[in-house]
Amino acid sequence: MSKNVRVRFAPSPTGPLHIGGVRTALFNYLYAKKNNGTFVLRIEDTDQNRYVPGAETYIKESLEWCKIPFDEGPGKEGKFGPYKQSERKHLYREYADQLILSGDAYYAFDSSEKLSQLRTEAESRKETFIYNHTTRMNLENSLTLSKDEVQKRIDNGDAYSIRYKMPLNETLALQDEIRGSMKIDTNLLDDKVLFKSDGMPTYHLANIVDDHLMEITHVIRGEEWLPSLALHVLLYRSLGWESPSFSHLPLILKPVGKGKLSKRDGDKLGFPVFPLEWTDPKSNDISSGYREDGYLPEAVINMLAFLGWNPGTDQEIFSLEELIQAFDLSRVNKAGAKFDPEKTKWFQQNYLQKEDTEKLTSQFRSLLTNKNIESSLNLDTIVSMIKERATFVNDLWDLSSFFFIAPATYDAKASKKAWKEDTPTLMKELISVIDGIEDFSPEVTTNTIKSWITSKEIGFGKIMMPLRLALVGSLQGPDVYIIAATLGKKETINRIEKIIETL
RNA sequence: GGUCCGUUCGUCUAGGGGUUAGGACGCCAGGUUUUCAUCCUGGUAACAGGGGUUCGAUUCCCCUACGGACUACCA
Repeated sequence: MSKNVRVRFAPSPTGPLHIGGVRTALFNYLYAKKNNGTFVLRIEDTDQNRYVPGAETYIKESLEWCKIPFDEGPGKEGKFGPYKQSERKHLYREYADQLILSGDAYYAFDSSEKLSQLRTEAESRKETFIYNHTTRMNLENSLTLSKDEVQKRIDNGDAYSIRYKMPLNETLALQDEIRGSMKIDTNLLDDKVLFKSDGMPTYHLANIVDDHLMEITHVIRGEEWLPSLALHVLLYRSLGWESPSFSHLPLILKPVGKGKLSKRDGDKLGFPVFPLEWTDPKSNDISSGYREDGYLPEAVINMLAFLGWNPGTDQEIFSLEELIQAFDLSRVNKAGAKFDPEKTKWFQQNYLQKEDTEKLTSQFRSLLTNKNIESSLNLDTIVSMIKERATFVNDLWDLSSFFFIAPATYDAKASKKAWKEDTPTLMKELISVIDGIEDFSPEVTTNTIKSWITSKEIGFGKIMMPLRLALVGSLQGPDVYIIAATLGKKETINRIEKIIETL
């Protein structure tokens, strides 16, 4: 019987979830949904020193905003809970003990100070200190100390950690769904700490124990974990458990320069690296987020999906449902991907264009309220007029502010181009033409002005450009007749009179 | 330094022993819009280098270079 697919996203609550983390969560989600599986969120908070208040809530809110909800996790308890490692603390010790009993692990009494001193010394000799078969017999641990001495120290309350005893002379053939197989020589690996002297397990132990207990079938995580794969596989073997399948996702790199995308890059280069805005509880520094910058979650998800994965077709715009259908681990790339803020905007623009005009209008309405703008103008008309020019909801204001606030100044370059010596005379004539229009609808207004210009036998530009300048303040924006009709006869005339006065 | 992973247009990528090496973003040009943006059409631009294997290599193998990750009682 084939097991149900169960995957997990296991972030550490040490700060805001970075966009690379969101992508890892997304790929886990897509894989789970594609295979009718379960997507688990597990909070890996075994390091009390690095715990940041608010980070866990941030993680959950981020997944929610992205519309990739977890099926089981903190607050959504299933039969494998609890889902926070700090609440599972009592579970880990017995497995560490089991490994000691089987000889796969040992007690180590060396202090952190002693070890860091050994490291510094080795470094000064241009060597690297490794706690493994080359050094362990010279250190203070249950391999070198007598049984009685070990027991005495433990009873005495001496601080100790538990280390994995890396086997000797083995070449491990490791399997990765994305990268294929690789060979690792165990002699080069170190005796990693499994259980810390503070009574908490390290990531390595807790991760393996929880993945096993939670019946995780597929581990999909970032490439930074690849070097730990050998240890993890060995741990499954030593504990007598079946190991899940592993997939290591390529890293997300900086858009310019070298290295992986970091928290700082966002502020430096002017784009968010976080899904939601984050205020650092200690420094109060604010990091921008995609949500607050006006991005739609669908756009962010679509963009993220294409960082390291592609469907093998020319289609680039994918709904979440389409992503689920198309997703396949075998089409995930091996090489790291540079993050491209421009392409992200392109996705955003695509998704904004798909939004209902109605929905945008209501968002636009609250945007106006925030700006204390009251208007009797038809907002539906305005939004449908400017929608196609917008990338963000906030653009709607920049694209339409002239409807609500008459231009106070006129763009210098545009004025030079549009405003000539005979323009004031023509504009005065235009006022009387406009004043004579009974039905100030877009159609009638357009036709009346057009035929007037034709009858005068002058270029359209001589009228249209100054008129646009009068109404908008620059040579931009939608159809000038429709702008005039939307503003109404009175306001249109007012604005023409004003520009004659000003220029 | 050591270990591991990687390398196709500027960027994301498709492809894969014989292709005019395809698409998208960006950029440039033209068209539409009597403005601007959108939109449409076109253009620019890539197999890191060197050795093999082969009739033939960008594709397979090796080396080099470059990039990255890891190298904590952090995850």
